[in-house]
Amino acid sequence: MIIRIEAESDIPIYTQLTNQIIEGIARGEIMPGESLPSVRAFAADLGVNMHTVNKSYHELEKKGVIKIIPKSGAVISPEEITAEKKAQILSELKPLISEGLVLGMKKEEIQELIISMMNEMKER
Amino acid sequence: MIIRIEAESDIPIYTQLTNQIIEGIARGEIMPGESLPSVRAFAADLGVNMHTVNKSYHELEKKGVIKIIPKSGAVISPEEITAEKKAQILSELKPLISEGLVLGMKKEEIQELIISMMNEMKER
DNA sequence: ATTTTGTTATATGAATTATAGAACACTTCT
DNA sequence: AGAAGTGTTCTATAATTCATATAACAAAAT
Repeated sequence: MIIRIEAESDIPIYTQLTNQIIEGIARGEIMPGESLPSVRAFAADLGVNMHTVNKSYHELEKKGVIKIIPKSGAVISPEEITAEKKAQILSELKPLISEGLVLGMKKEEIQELIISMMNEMKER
Repeated sequence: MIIRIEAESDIPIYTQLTNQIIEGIARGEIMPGESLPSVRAFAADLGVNMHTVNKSYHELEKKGVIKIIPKSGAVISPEEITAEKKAQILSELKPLISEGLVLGMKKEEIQELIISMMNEMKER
């Protein structure tokens, strides 16, 4: 899985990493049961600090995407989504969808963009 | 339009305000051509600082949702969306959609949630 | 004219982000 | 058993962001 970190971005590095790992899983590039690199190895690979990777891993665990086994490693193990998490995702989607609508995008256009986005992930 | 600011939230106040204004426009509670309250009046109303509201207004202008008329006011005036802004929104939607998929949500479920979200806005 | 408006400037404090180095205890590998 | 690798924890520092506060300014609105 190729990770691309942009230091100049206004998005924190640990968030960039979290997002790209999630997208890698969604794309099927990493499968449940597989392990992520150690925080040290990954940090060295990406050229960032160990703690930054560690923070990302804990964010992923909080999201229910990985399981951190103390002193051992981080394993991809998606939990079943809860109603609370579903509501959380929805609340974050809302302002983005609203923005599209306000700027004149049509419902159908938004739907199709999201559908094609999803198709590019799960397939292939 | 009712604005609800949560000081304890990890989302910055100016972002909460920006999002809720956009959602208010999407819901049709404020119409293009109408003005937003002055930064001072709104700040006093919300119990926050003037600069916080000002920051939100400039974010809204950058997004192309309102037009700030110097020394006068802020008018709702959505611009036609650009390809660049469309790509920006898509890039922000991506990690959220990915998270849903990874946690086991089905494509159809995500589609339907988004459709019903959009229907609750534009209608009514 | 007076008030109201957004703008600009300076300042402060708290929190966040990212880095760094070190030490610890447990796991894994040889 | 010993060595290496693991996440964890602690302390520290610097830069940036967020929110507030106060003040003054010039243009617009009343």
